Amino acid sequence: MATLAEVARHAGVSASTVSYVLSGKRSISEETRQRVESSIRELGYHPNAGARALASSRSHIIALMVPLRTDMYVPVMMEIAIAVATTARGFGHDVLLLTGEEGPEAVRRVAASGLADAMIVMDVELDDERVPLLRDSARPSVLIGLPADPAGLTCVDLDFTATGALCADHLAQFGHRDVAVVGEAAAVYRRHTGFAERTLAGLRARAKEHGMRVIHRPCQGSYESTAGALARIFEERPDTSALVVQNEAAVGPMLALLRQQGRAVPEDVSVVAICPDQVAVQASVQLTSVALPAQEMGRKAVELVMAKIEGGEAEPLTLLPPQLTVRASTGPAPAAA
Amino acid sequence: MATLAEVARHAGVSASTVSYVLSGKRSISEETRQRVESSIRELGYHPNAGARALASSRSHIIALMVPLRTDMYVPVMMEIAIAVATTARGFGHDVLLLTGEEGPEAVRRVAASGLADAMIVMDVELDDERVPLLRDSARPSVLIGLPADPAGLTCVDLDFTATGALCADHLAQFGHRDVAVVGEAAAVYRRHTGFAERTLAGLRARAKEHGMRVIHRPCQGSYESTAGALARIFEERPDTSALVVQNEAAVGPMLALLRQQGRAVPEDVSVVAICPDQVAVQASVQLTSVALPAQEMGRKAVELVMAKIEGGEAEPLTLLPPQLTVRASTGPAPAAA
DNA sequence: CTCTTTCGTCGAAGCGCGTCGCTGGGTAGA
DNA sequence: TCTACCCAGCGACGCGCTTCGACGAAAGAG
Repeated sequence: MATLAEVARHAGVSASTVSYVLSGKRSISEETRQRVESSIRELGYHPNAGARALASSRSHIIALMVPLRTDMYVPVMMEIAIAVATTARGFGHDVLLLTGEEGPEAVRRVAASGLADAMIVMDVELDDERVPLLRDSARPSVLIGLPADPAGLTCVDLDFTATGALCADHLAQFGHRDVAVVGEAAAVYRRHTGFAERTLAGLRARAKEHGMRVIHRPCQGSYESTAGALARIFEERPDTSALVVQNEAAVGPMLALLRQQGRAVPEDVSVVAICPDQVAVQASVQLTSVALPAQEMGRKAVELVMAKIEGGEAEPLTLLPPQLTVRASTGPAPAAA
Repeated sequence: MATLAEVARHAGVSASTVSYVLSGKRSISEETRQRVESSIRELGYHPNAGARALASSRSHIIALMVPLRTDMYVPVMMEIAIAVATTARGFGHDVLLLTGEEGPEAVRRVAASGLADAMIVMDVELDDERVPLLRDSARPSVLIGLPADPAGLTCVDLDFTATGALCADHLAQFGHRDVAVVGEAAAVYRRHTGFAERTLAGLRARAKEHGMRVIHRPCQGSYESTAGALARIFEERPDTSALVVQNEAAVGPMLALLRQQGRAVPEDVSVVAICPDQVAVQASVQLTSVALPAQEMGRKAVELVMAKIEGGEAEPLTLLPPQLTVRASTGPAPAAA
């Protein structure tokens, strides 16, 4: 492996000059810059990460903490993770993958060892153990998701309250009066993950304004549990004419069940999904949906964390506005029986 | 941040002694070890990652390269990635997340900068650009997947040939004569990703021995494309009594379509899936399936890579034996029409 | 009782890079 | 012509850790 010193010798300059060529922190004559750069290419030089980290106390690494559980929709996680990695590379940084398993200890370890310059934490719960640590840590961090008390933190999330409201608006427009929400697994609510509750709150508030009734049933996402949730919904509210699904795994089973029960979509029942576009368009009926802007969340999180690394202040709360795409699964409410 | 030197002063020993306590590379009296360890705890000392990497030329980081594309089943990737991260932590290592986007350049960069001690590469294609680089690199690497020429490499994969054969055996046992494979997206075959072709080959060879006929249709995984694949299958071979599905996304749509067409599973058509257990049990019919041992692959890859880091030699080719779990989707072939 | 080992510890020399302060030569202003 | 200044480049130091050789003390061998 070539070193800085070897490049310097090869180019006939001192080591510090090569360093300044690389960092651009002092002016260098065009001529020597050229010479140094061609030496770098010729020797295939790559700066040693450890040495650079030691000398500059910057590792150019961002830690990304993903949840270990898999009861949430994984592709969204993955999409965010990939967007984070890609964006970070654009800033000259790499991404360290931490699983939730280590929990708060990982936060301490990474912060204290200088392994990473900053952290991005996904799947934040309303009352998350890691939050106080992050708040007190000297290292910058960005949360994807919203804890109960976001004071002193930087958070990025989809505006789920607005998402709920948007669904309500769309359905009200079509004259629906009885709406049912097929939600995430009960465990998600029990953990008080913020997004599920906020969606529901936004939907309920706006539905009230529109004079719509709302009921809500959690759902594991399996065929069985989806069948159960649907059965209970139509039992309790036979006039239900619209479903809002916030559970990607339940989408397929639900459509299959409705078809089986002879309920046509959207003639008898309208369906709005909160899910990635890919799921919406691959379903048996093209679904009207509000997308989870996974890529944008990942990208935004990195931009914020980079701003904080550079010493700038970052907007404490970034709520991405939801966008509803109308497809084939929503239409006018059927005339009341 | 406390440093080694501060710990040493606090414990009344030299820095090197503290270092040896940490690494265990020289004998230390029980008494001083105690003293040093309590100083470490008291000061909340964590070794500086950069300094350690520089001095020892070992970063304690393993790079994991995941594919950028999302036309493969993502949860499996994620499960492997998480297994890798978890296992690596058990070895005192962290995981750096690289996306396929950078391609071969990432391999060079990581190897030359000493950012990582080793690499694990997922989603290897039969003729992969990264393979020659890895083969020539001084740093250890392990592939998950099997390239055309695995000479000089260390590879881990499910034994897909045996998987295909296992499916054939199972179906032959039930007297099926006409088998159809619903495969991955055509793009997967075009890229010559090894696993899809090997499954097919294993299935075909064993089917021949059993006197079964096999046809194969690729499938994007959407409802539409699944419908198309099924239609063509039953058009060409109306007597098809068994389906082998190697495409997780197609499982749901396929079962829905069969139901719609009045083909009962398993009375009219038997179905064997090659997919994670979770998908198999969450489907509307509990599927007989061969699981992708994602966790085991991730774990094994780390174990191999660690052995190579420690200087040992690693088994060049680890093929994990497939396991078929019989559930409710396979049964005797219907009497021929 | 001396000579060699072994054990536990120390000091110092780096690992490869970033950064500070300095210098020599050129330019501009007076 | 002299001072004032800026530009390019250099040398030295230090970041925090690992590791090697050395050394004193205790223990065993002759």
